[in-house]
Amino acid sequence: MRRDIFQAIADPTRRAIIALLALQAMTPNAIAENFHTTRQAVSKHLRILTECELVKQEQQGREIYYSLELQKLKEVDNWLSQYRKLWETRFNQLDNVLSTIKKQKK
Amino acid sequence: MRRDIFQAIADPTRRAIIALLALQAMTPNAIAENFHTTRQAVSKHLRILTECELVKQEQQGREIYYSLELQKLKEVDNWLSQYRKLWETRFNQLDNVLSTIKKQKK
DNA sequence: TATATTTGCAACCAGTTGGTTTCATAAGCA
DNA sequence: TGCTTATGAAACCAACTGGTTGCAAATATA
Repeated sequence: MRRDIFQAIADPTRRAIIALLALQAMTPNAIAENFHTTRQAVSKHLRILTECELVKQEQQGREIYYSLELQKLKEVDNWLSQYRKLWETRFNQLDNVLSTIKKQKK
Repeated sequence: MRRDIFQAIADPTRRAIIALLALQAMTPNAIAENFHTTRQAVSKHLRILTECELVKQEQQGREIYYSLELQKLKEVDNWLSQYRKLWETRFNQLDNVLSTIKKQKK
């Protein structure tokens, strides 16, 4: 099963869960109260987030507190960083690249 | 049809296409040569990338050059930035948050 | 003009996704 | 010891995804 962080953050509900957990650790029930879906659906999202290690569990009696593994988000940041350099320097130079190709063809 | 940038970058093939286009503008045929899929499959990916404005087309005769809209990647960067602050400062303080909750329950 | 090339689009298909309902398990509580 | 609560897992389902093949349109080339 393909389970990487990019797929995990692709879903808007999961991004919302991430936003909630960034504030504080929460139980599945507490999280579900913030959405218009069933608790079970949230549970499935939490499973996906856990599988790619974006979230970790901490059992406490019969409750399970989920918290965000912020470090994991760095993976996205690392991927982005290769392009960040480009958009900081190149910005509108892509048109130049295209022009160059056009000239080469002539 | 849901078509946002997070969904666009979720697919590994599309991320690879993005990486290629970051180097230079390319035609669908040229892009497809780098993958083990048909040109049509690449064409569908390009359609998705175009729809969420991560990529732009430039017709040139019967060829179409696709190039990367780097600025669009900033949207991911913006989303990340709210968490970047946290992982820079909080790092391992999530355990503290959890401890606090535990104490409150007692 | 006839032919080849480049491309997008439609139709189809198997696998995945996100949701639901139902159920089992384990922990707290009367 | 029952009853309630919190949770995960399984079965099912409609919609979406990523892939394919086949085709039509437009441009280049002989």
